[in-house]
Amino acid sequence: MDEEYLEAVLDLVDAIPPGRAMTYGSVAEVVADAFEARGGRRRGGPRQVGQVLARAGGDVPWWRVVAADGRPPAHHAQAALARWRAEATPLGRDGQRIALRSAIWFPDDDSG
DNA sequence: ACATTGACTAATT
DNA sequence: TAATTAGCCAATG
Repeated sequence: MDEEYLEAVLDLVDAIPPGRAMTYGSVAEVVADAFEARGGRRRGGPRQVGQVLARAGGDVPWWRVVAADGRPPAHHAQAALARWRAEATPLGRDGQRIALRSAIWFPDDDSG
């Protein structure tokens, strides 16, 4: 993984507003799309996004990136829950996963 | 080149 | 909602 890719992912994750979230797949798609638009080949995928966040440590709001079903990474479920509660992120009925219907965010989404 | 693994996703049952 | 299956991209040995 090049630094270009790392930076692209981290920049995007950094741009997610508090109380909102993106899925791994969405992040991967936006980043890959950007690389393609720049004339390069599409790079990365959902798992690569996970790898990047894992390496990034606490330097990014990783709790705003969740799986497609709204669950946090299993290893940091408790920490993620705490963050969500602190940011008033809309949660599902069981309070264990994000309510993507209302919390999902995309670049240029100014609603919020 | 092949197999394994990983903070994944979509379709099927 | 949960379990299975197949697909995906990149790193590692």
